[in-house]
Parts: sequence; C-alpha cells; structure tokens
Amino acid sequence: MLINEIAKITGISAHTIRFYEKSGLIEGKRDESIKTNNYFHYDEETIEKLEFISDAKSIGFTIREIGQVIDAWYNNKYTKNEKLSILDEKLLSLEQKLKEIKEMKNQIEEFKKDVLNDKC
Amino acid sequence: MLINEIAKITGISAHTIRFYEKSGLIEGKRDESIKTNNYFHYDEETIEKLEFISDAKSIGFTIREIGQVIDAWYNNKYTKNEKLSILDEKLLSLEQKLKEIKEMKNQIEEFKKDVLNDKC
DNA sequence: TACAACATTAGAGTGTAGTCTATAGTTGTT
DNA sequence: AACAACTATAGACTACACTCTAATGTTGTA
Repeated sequence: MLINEIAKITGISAHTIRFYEKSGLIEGKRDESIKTNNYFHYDEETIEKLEFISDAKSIGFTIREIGQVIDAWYNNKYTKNEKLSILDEKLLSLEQKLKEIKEMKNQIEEFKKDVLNDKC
Repeated sequence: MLINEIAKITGISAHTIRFYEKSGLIEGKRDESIKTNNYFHYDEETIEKLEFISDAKSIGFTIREIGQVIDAWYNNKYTKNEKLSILDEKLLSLEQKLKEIKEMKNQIEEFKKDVLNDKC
C-alpha cells in the first residue's frame, strides 16, 4: 500500500502519516527491487497502529506516550519486563483519568442543579 | 487577595493566572478607592474557578470549553436553557471519554496478554 | 508523448496553552 | 532615602501536534 491508500483507509491525511513516521510511530518499508523510486509501502500492521494512534490521541495520550505503547507492543526495543511496566503505567494513568472524569461529571451535575434551582 | 497570594493557594503561577484572565476565564477586580496602583484583587470564587480550571484541563477540556462551563455556571451571559444545554453537552462528552478510556484499557490489557504470552 | 495524479523532502506556518523577559511603576521594611 | 519584593503590560519565546507549500521527481492513462 502506498501512502494515499492507507490515508484513505484510516482517514488520516498523508501529511499527518508522514509526520507520524518522522515521529517514529510507524514505519513504511521501501521496496528494494524497485530502483526508479523510493516510495514507502505500508502494511496491515501500520493500519492497526494508525487506528490505535487515533484512539490514543483522542483520550489525551501524547505522541511520545503513544510511541512507548507501540514500542512495548510491536517492538523488540524493550525487555518483557520493561514492556509490562510501560503498559502497567499506562493502565494506571487510564484509571486516574477515569476517576477524574467521574469527579468532573459529578461537579457538572452540581452545576446543573444550581442552574435548575436558580442559584446562579 | 493579590495575584501572588492566589497563585500560592492554587499552585498556579501568576503568569498563568494572568493568561487565564486574558482568556476570560477569571476576572480580578480593581479597588476603586486605591488611586496609587491598579492591582487586581481576587476573591474566593476565583479560587474555586482556578481549581475547576485545573481539573478540567487535566481531563482534556480546552480553554474555550472551560470558559463555556464557567460562564454557564457563574455568569448571566446565557439563559437558563442555554446554560443547561452547555452543561448537558459537556456531560455527554464526558460519557464519551469514559467509553473511550474503558476501550483503551481493554486494548492495553490485550497488549499485556500478548507480551505475557510472548506473542510479540 | 503529454499530462494529471501521485510520490518525496525540507522547511515554513498555524493554533493552543502556556512561559518568560523587559520595562516601568508601587509597596513595605530598614 | 534606599532597596528588596511586589505589581502591570506588551510582546517574545517555547513545546506540541499538526498542516501546508514549494520544489522535484515518478507513474499511469489518453
């Protein structure tokens, strides 16, 4: 798959995909048998990664954090224990986010009560 | 209270507090009886607002969104129905965030399983 | 073969949310 | 009065995550 095809599939622009590539989140491969161009080729795994990136970004993970998780999942950059500790850390931060969001829900419910009772 | 005092209480720097003031999130009052300076004075309500801002930022609300909620709560910029609709919209987006975070937790749990089973 | 549509890179520009600096004036303590 | 510590404002600077432009080359179709 060339960049525009994977862009269409994932809904992420070619520009942004190149940005993710430069940021080290994904990695296209060059076909060594083709000498006339140096186009990047992307596979199914890259689609998975890009979908993960979209999800992770929307819950507030930074590029750096997403890179860590991707490396913990796909890469051999880390030992097994390092991988598990990165993933556990992210799970913990997600727990924290859940707690904060529930608290914020309660607070906004209180605001609503105040508005309903004309207290503000 | 002057700016440094409220900064110390909330843990938010004076610079950032001035930035929030310029962004319309909080509003200090000038003491008209003092002619020698034009220092801003802040009250308890501003502390509440700044604490809300910290919480809301940490769950990913933008300055604009936070401004809307503060206006829906403290201000008479909106009608009762407008206020309720802003707050309901935020509640809905919090529900959405909760869902996304739970899904991400499951996905990272799956990554962990893969790592534990040496599948990657 | 013309040419639209695609690919690459470097680098510039944008929006958000601060963060810092410089300048100038004010207040409180010695 | 001297001086440290505070305050205000304008505007420069930063980090992050894109987003776009320009220049150049390649591919596929009429």
